[in-house]
Amino acid sequence: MPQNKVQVPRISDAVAASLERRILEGSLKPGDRLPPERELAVELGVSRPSLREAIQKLASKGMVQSRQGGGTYVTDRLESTFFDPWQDMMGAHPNLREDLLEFRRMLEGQAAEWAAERATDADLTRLNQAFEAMNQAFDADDSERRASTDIDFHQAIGEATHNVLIGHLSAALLRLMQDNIRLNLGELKTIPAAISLLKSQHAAIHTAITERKPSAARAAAETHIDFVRESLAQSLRSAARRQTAERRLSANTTDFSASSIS
Amino acid sequence: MPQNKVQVPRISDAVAASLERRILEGSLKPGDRLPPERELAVELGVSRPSLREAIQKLASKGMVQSRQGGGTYVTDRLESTFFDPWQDMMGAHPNLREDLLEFRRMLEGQAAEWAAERATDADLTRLNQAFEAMNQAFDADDSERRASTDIDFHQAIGEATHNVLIGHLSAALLRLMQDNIRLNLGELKTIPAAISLLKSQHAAIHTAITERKPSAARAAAETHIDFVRESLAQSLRSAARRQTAERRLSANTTDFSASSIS
DNA sequence: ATGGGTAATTGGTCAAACCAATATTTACGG
DNA sequence: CCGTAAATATTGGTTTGACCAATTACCCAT
Repeated sequence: MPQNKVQVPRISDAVAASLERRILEGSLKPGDRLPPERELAVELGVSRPSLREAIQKLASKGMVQSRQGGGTYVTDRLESTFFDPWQDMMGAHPNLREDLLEFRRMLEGQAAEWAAERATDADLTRLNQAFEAMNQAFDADDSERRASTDIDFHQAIGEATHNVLIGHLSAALLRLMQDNIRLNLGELKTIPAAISLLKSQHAAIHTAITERKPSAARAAAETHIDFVRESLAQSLRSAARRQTAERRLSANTTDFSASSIS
Repeated sequence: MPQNKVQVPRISDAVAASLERRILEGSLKPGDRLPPERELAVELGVSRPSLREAIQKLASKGMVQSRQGGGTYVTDRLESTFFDPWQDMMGAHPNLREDLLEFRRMLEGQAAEWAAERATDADLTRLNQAFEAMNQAFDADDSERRASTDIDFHQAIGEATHNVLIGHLSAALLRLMQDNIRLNLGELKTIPAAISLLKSQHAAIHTAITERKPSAARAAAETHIDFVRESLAQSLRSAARRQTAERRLSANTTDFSASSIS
């Protein structure tokens, strides 16, 4: 009964691996919608049933989600498996934010350094696009777009390191931090001075990577995080003062600690 | 773009759940052969593609195995079905292992450096305990204890950094790597020379942290990871050679037919 | 009996079509 | 002019039927 023979390669496995690789490498980001099955089948040169079997495999792994009539989307389970518990924890223990920023300082610095060393021309093109989009979003007064393009920019850097852990972690941590900020501060104060400073910092990172100067890139990234850390601490202090004042006005204990997302 | 609506039940999910239940309940024991797809399809009242999608789901979970012309069998090692998406991803994409090691080199280096700077006396006490326990486990020939005490030691370092992200992440990544090694290589070659080298490397990290020499601690940690990376690559190469030799004996014409993917 | 060759079995893949839920566009009415 | 509802297009879900390829089972000649 035992079957020692070579396993015949299944086409659905090859397709699943191909899609999985695209997701891991970041060309299919979490939240992205896959092309329609009929198109994707043609593009990959396989029949629709085979494509569907591959998609079902990925769906059973929780990497994609399909809705009839809607489309098939890449889930963010990859990041959430690592950091879903963290979101709750961040709400309960705000001092975690400092740990996160310290960690990000190391991560983003290393990412910028490696990106400057290893980025291919394609990587630089993507980085340029993300950089331009982010600058436009920063000029406009759309905090939603600002946040998402910021993530895209840092993720583009992460992908240029050619290390999937860096790419996913840096994007996940940035997203985690942004969500946490939105949760706890509502809207971060966007004073024009900070905006322009952020823009110049991003530009410094961008040029250092483009000109392939690893140590300069690392320094620029670390400076950027240091600034974020400092200005965030400042905002928190003022927010705390405001809350204290409000508390003094009305003996009203508004305490919300359990904030479970996803 | 958000999908708040109720998910439509997919028939392939229902079929997969049905088969999974039969397997877990024991009416389909490990090693059993499923009925032919055509029969099973009519028995379950679904079409063959739907049945196949369900089977692919189970196959991707490692619960069944199919051979063209042979049949579909319930896999006999149910206990090895891990639910960690990163785990089977590492199996599918071995180059992830290199990414992981590169990432760990940065992480462990930074952890050792910060630990040397910040460890309190209590931290050092815990670190000493973990260090002693690990040494005992390495002297004994208990690979199980060796792995767990190794995790404990690195986690003690992580905790001494007073950054929860570092602590949890370094332990999680080490565990992930150990599981992956166990899964792919069975038992890692434990040549005595490697054992004593590992012991001395651990001792170097331990002393550097105890004596509060941050840069020495970082260097020792990085040396340690470099050694692990090199010896792991060596083991993988020899394993690959062994597999090649086996393949050569059975003179199988390896056939690559899936070409138009990606 | 045994060996080899043939036929039946069975998973793998593809094609075309239709259904159902969703998304998008259009048209209508306020 | 805007908002809402109907109509249309898009897209995943499912079925049928067919053919291919690997495996297994069978049968016959030696």
